[in-house]
Amino acid sequence: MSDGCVLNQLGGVFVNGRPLPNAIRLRIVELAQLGIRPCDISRQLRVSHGCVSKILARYNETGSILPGAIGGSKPRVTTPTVVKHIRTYKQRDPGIFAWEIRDRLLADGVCDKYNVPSVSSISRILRNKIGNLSQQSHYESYKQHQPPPQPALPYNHIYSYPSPIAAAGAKVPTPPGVPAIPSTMAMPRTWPSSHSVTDILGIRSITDQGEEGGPGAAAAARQGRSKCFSLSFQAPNGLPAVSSFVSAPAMPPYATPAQVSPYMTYSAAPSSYMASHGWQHAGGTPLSPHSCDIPASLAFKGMQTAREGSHSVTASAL
DNA sequence: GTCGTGACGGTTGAC
DNA sequence: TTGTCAACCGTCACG
Repeated sequence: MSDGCVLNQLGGVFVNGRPLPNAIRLRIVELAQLGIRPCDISRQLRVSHGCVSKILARYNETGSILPGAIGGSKPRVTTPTVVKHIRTYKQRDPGIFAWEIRDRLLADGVCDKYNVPSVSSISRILRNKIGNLSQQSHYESYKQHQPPPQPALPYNHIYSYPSPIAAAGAKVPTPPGVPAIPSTMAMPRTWPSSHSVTDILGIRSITDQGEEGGPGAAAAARQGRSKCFSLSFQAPNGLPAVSSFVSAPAMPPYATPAQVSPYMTYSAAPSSYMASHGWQHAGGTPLSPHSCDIPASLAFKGMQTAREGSHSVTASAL
């Protein structure tokens, strides 16, 4: 298939390198919650058991059915603020070692353990940017013509996992009876995902524009990605019934012909969940692919899983 | 038969 | 504008 669609051994259609549609991911979790074994889910949805395993494991671990952020780069840890602090330390104590600077950056709260520059990075900064302290006056002069420096926020403040939930949690009004979701608890990732901006913008667009959809929604749809599923909330008492859905009708995840994504081809998948007239819920409730219905409990179950977003989590993020 | 896991080839997006 | 890099993806095969 020229669009990257491939058949797996079970006859299911997938797009290599791209996440399964959220509808399938959701279905996997739903079936699992109904007590269906992963191997049966795998066969039923024609998704590899490895994938089912991954999605369920991720759901159990993070409470989210959403795929991780694809692409992008690690954030630079040597922000101007960090460099400024390093410079300060070096000026105060020219004999200071890089590892001492590193410790001080941590101690002073300039960085945290996740974004503190490596000793070699600090050495490089010292060598390349601060090595010639005679340039200091020039630097200061230069700075005076620059916009005010960014506040010395911990990097995680900026780059805490930019989950749609996080963005939405801060933006979306909390439904009655549903506790607000602290954005810092949204996802186990300290990382700036490549989605960070688009996620947030997409969500803002969605939420700002109510149920009318909009550029953000369309953009998300064009990207064929899962940002539209950010409109989810944790129920007060753990997992609500599977059938409780939060509808985000503004999102046309596989929508307009002009925005056909490879996932459109999933309509041909044996599960037929994306059949043109909607995905038939196991209980007979049609889940329109155009409505992006998603159980609140499944879109994001366990805020209790908030954790120090370590890289190991990301690495195991399945 | 079931499940967890690593390798693999692919896509994506920041730099 | 293009290339690189490092994330992520799902599948497959193995134990």
